[in-house]
Amino acid sequence: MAVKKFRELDEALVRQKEAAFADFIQKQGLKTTRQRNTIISTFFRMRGHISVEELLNQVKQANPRIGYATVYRTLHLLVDSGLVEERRFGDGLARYEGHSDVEHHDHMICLECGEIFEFFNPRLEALQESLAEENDFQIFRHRLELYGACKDKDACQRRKSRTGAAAAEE
Amino acid sequence: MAVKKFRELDEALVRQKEAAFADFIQKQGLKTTRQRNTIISTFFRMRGHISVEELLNQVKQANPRIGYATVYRTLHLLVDSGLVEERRFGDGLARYEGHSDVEHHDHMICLECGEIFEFFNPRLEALQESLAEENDFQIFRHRLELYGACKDKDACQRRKSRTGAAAAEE
DNA sequence: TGGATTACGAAAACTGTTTTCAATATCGGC
DNA sequence: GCCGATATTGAAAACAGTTTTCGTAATCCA
Ligand SMILES: [Mn+2]
Ligand SMILES: [Mn+2]
Ligand SMILES: [Zn+2]
Ligand SMILES: [Zn+2]
Repeated sequence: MAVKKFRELDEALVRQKEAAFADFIQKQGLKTTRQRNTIISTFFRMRGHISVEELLNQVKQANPRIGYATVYRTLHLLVDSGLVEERRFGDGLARYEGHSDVEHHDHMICLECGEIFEFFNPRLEALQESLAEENDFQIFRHRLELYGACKDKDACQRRKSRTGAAAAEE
Repeated sequence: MAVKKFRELDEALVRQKEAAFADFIQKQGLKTTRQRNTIISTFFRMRGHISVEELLNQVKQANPRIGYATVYRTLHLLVDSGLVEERRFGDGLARYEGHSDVEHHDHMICLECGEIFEFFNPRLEALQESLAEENDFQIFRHRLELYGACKDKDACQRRKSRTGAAAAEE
């Protein structure tokens, strides 16, 4: 199957990432703090494409005193460390995901229910590469997003009336 | 050639678009105004992927009293009319382009010099479609952006030192 | 454990965009 | 052409998401 909605939560993998982040912090001469630990542990245990607000809400359950600034700052560190990627699907807010198994993947976004599907196709990747080469362009990274309607759930494909999530994202 | 940097400016085409916009305005029961006319005439005569600020600067040369609000509002109308598309290349600002000859196209963005190249590849489009179909996903629209270095100009591929445009976009 | 250094959190600042509101322009009907 | 209901304008305020500031507090190495 090319698409899967969410990767499963692997506790060992989470620990491995926490360790990798600790490593990064040390190598950068930064300090280990209670707040950062709380934030990254929380983050790596959440699934999906997580907004700052979503993360903060979750973080506050462990430590209500942690504020936006620290969450933003820690997310930047996570991105810098290479453990997390920032995404923007056009609804105005940054979303973050710790890419686990799949190094790179692209997204299908259902405009009706808001669901996000991930996929990866080598031919698609290769084709981009060859197109770039044709034009002497060297790709560092790319983003491919398919917006539309998934067939899942409550018949997203039937209500194309621009209501719900579709209207919300404008 | 699959890539071209800018389409040429065709005066007849510009007039045609102005007329199409006038049509849209009338059909929506809106009013023709001096400001809107100035803005769209200016816009359609500019090339590239135009930011609001760029457009306003140009517009002010024709009428310095026109402000941001009207430019924003008019751009929304242009998008609603279908004559213009909004783009976001990750530098935080919306850019607009009146797609002329090529109905749909994708972009390569040079992170060194900031240049934007347009391309269209039927195989790429078809592959996306077939991938979507495989997963019962119905594509309404998509965006594909290749970020990297172009071989043009002053050796963009040589300075990968994360300076210049590359550093600016973070 | 002292103390230079880094991090925190609340609030202010910022950026790009949208909305408000009082003043002005448009346009169909007279 | 003029009226007047309705739409539009522009300056400024509001907004949303994010970043920065700054005084206080935590970290961690010598
Ligand atoms: Mn993803
Ligand atoms: Mn374009
Ligand atoms: Zn890809
Ligand atoms: Zn395409």
